[in-house]
Amino acid sequence: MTDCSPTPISLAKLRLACGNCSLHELCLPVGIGLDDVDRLDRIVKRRRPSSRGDHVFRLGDEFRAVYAIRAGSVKTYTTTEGGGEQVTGFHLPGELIGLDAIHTGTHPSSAKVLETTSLCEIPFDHLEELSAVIPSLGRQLIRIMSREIHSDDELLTLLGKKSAEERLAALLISLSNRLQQRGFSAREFHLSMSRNDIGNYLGLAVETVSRLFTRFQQLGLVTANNKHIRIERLEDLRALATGSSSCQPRG
Amino acid sequence: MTDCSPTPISLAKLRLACGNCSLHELCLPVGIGLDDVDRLDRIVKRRRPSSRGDHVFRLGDEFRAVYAIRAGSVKTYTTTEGGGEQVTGFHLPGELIGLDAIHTGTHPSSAKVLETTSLCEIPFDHLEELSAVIPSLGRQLIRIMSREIHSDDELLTLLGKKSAEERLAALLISLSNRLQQRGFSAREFHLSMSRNDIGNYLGLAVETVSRLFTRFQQLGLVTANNKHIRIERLEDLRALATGSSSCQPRG
DNA sequence: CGGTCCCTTGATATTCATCAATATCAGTGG
DNA sequence: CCACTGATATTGATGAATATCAAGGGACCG
Repeated sequence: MTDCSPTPISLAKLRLACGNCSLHELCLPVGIGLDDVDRLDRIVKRRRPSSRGDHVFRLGDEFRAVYAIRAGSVKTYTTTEGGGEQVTGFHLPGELIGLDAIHTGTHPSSAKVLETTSLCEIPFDHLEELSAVIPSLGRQLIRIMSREIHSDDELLTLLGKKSAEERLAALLISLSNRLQQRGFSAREFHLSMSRNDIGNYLGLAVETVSRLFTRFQQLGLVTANNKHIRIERLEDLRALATGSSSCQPRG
Repeated sequence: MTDCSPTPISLAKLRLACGNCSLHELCLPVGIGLDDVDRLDRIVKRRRPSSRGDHVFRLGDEFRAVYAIRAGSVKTYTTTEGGGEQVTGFHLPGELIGLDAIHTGTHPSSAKVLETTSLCEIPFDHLEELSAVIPSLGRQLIRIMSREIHSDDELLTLLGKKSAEERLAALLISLSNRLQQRGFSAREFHLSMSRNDIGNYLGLAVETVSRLFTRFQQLGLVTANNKHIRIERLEDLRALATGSSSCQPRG
């Protein structure tokens, strides 16, 4: 019941897992044929849920597979010379992690599970073979990587140009958007990462993050109960995130 | 002589351009066959040199091609709501730009030439077709994009965690490494970008960049004559860049 | 040679990090 | 169920790093 091999469950059921997966359109090419879905299905290993603190992979690990998140959340981070950590991303269902390892064959970052999380493991050699046979699969992979590059560039702007307030607002808006896109509430959600992780990711001290949450509450922008977040004034928060607001306590 | 169409020159000569290009191993899969090089050659459009200030593409432009830099340098940047600019990268010969546009079909950033620069234009639809026929080409593209994602993540660490000194040192070291890899001097080179661009890229004010150059000179780390840079103590600069030094004026 | 842009330098202001103390939370075992 | 423990969060006081403001000096271009 609790062994570590890919959960076998019912083969017939699994066989259609990708086709039925709610993340379907997030990770599959739009026009992919049914038998192609089946072929993809066969190379994907569904792993039993990981729990908070587990590593999906670690810096230095040999690159064998990319991972799709089915449920839960993951943080990726690198370790700097001094032993310091830099969080490079928070990843939600439907997202692919491990893409940065392709070019060297070794993971240049680590991935840690933030809450109970289900992952699909996609062995990369199989994915490459399959991409050669199903061109739209390769194209989709390239598209996903392109999006990744673009969103990293946006993050650069965030860290390079924005104030602490704008950064936190931007993170909350990003999470809100991504959750909504996946069918969750845009206004109310659970922050699976610690304040420390948030600060690290945004390039801020923990204390600053904490003060910001307090200030946002005073301004009536959000209600934050520990990890539970409720966005009260979504548009104002969005305005703050894009820098087009001066953050007044309601005009 | 100075029309805008792809320079025709000698067809026979061009036909082998990719094979002879000094950037060969940077943009071609290692094990690619001769006739495959030929096929790639045929889809690549060599454009006549662009001059400083020219745009390769602009934010909002329809995505048609990616561009390889043969000689010269390019900066990429996005424009924020407030009209502000965020420089997202400086690109040297052998690098590919425009990859962030693939997933939407519209360029989310602009690319501006920093000095007289030769570009190869690679129409993306042709590249996709060719990748379906030459699997190693598609794989190489994916590898290049993977590297891009990884280097963006490193930049995130730079902006999130490092001091002003460390940032500038890291930029100089990065340029030095990349130039050396391309056969140029690692210790002496021309900064084609303005102080403004550097500050923008590093998330610093121009004045700070200027002061840093002064300080680096006082410390004997570099000699900077306007745009001409000479690295005097490469290892010390590298140590500073990785944060493993306290920047003493020579111990 | 004049104009404009870019760079440098100095003085001051601001933001955010750091230090320190307390408070809260999530487990753990009694 | 409660007390205990370590991790995590909040809050306040202080300081350092860097932005901003202001002015002068070069470099490049017509």
